Amino acid sequence: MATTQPAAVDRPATIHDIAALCGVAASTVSRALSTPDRVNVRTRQRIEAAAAQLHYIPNSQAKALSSGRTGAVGVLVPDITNPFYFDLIRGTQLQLKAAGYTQLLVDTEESDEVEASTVEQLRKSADGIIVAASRLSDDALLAAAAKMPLVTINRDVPGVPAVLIDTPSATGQALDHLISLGHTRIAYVAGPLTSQSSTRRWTTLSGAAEERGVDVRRLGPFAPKKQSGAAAADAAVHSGVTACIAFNDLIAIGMLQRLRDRGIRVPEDMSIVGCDDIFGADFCNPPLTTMASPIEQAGRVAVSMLLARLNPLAGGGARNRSVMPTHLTVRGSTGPAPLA
Amino acid sequence: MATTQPAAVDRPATIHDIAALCGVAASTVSRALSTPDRVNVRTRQRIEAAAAQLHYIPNSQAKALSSGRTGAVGVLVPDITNPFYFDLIRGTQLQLKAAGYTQLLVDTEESDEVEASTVEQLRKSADGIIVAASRLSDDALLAAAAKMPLVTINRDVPGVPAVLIDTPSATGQALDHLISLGHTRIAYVAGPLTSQSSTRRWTTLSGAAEERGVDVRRLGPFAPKKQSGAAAADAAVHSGVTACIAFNDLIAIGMLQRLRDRGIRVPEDMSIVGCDDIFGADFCNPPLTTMASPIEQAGRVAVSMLLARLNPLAGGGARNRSVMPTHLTVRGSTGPAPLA
DNA sequence: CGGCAAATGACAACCGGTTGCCATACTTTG
DNA sequence: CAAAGTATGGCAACCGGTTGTCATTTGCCG
Repeated sequence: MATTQPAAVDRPATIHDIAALCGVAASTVSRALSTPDRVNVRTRQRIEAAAAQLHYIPNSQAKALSSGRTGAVGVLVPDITNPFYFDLIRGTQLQLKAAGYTQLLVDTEESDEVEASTVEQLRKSADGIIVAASRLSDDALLAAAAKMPLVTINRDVPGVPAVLIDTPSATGQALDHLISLGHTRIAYVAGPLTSQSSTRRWTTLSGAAEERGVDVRRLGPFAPKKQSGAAAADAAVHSGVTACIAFNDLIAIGMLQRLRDRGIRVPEDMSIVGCDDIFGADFCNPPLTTMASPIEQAGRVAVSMLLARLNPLAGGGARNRSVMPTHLTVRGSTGPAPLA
Repeated sequence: MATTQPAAVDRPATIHDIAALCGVAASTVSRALSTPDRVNVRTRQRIEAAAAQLHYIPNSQAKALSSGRTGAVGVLVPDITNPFYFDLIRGTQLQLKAAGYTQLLVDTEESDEVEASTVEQLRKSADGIIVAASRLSDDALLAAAAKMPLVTINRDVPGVPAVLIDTPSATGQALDHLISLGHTRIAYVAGPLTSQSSTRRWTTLSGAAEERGVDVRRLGPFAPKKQSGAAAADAAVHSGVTACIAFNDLIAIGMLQRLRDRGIRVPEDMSIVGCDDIFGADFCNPPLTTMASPIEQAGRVAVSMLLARLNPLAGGGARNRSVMPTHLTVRGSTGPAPLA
């Protein structure tokens, strides 16, 4: 067997192979490929030709090890199977790919511990992190942001760059919508206690309710999953309200199902407002009135902010806070309050 | 300024730091951590204590570079925003994490070129690849599988390990279901031409239709997206069939919406069967009759098959083909054929 | 107590690039 | 034409681990 065959094995080519082929040093190859100006045009062309001929693909591990930059960005979401994150993930993926970065997607399973250990892990294997709906404490997030570039989505901590989706203001729109339909007894179906979004929405809502003189009570907390909707629906019915504003569309859709099972008509007997306008909100039965926002774009903006931090080239005008607009999309799940 | 401060910087600890702290060589630290038997118990304990004290976290890049194993597995899906892949991704993610691997998720945008270049890219940065619904040619897949461990999902190429979802047999069940409801003019709403699943389903379906003496025609191809449903619905209505078996639930749901808009009742005027039982299939209007399968489990099985190949420890009983069962879930979108 | 094998740990090369520093060669200028 | 400056490419250290090789220590045996 030709054990000492000099070349031609199927092993991926390295810069050393190129260097040997061109009769130059490996460092020259490295420069030709990453700092073209640092090398004579003719030499560079020879090297580029050789690289193409050998199907050279740089080894990202080696690159990362020596340069310190990994070319990867971690994206942490609490629950991959929550449709809300689909569009977000797609937004980050598209924008990252466009910038030549790789996305490391991690499902933190709604757990602050998993999230914390993932952040620590990623410190070595990613250049930056995007954390959606973090379950970490403010302090932990601040500490993490001090160690490496980090952008949050839907989590406002002073000193940490963030993309915020302005659901509180949309919550106000939702309340006004319900009031204009004659509802006076309204419930807010809360999400996880550790969710800042949920807290902020409730604050806005209770304040606005007081101003407008309507009764808004809080139910929950409920896990942000469709199956939580059953308990939420029962609680809403029991509390005697005629309309609900749910933490998110998953819960809202779960409520629709439960209400239907119990023979309670939507919107005749009970109006439901969701949040996020996820996949499915437009074709459930009845279609869900919900607070919509450009989620994919939120992902893109988060990536832009992170990359601006990673490559602080031109003008230092890197924003560190971006608020995405939100609006109420009215569909069939809200209607006039029952006369009762 | 204490520029030459000997230690205590916030830089992550390396095995050299541990070695210095314990007064041993770096190689000993490496062995203590990865080959515990190779080192004296007492030495090992000292090293472990030091590692814990310094919060040592191994640098995965360096590890990958020197050992050749990256500890990562690439997962390629054609479209992240297709709910079908949510459960699949969750299955792979869970199983990979359990085995200590990292998941590199890539959206190949339904493009064979993106898919091919990603596979090439991943050759260096992942230990193996899982490709869902590949758009590559058989030859390309075979070549890729020869270069690195690879498992396909929903793509059957001889010589390439695969997890298959047995939708063809479910398609037969769907056909029988429709026949038993009195339908005799049925359409198959096809997916992309490059989708093997679609092709295989159509083959099964047309064969079964002939046996049973019913008329099944093929419509399409259609992109596997909800918005394709409109065109599909129009085509179905125009073709005069009374029932449709759609390539997937996205198209089916899109058809439901379009039919509703056009005032065509489901299932009174037209029955619709979907495929995959994705998120939303149970709460659309009407709820969709569809072919369901354990998708998350398919992801887990794919990971298991891949890992068995990566770590060929005990008995070489690594299967290279696994077929997931599928069954028809009947909901409200199918009903008796109209009398017409 | 000598001799031999097993256990242990140090040394150094290596994975595949990057980058600071230096020597050479070429160009420009006085 | 010499001095000075610039373009170019090589050398070697380094990133943080892994692993083969080998010297030394330890322990067991006769």
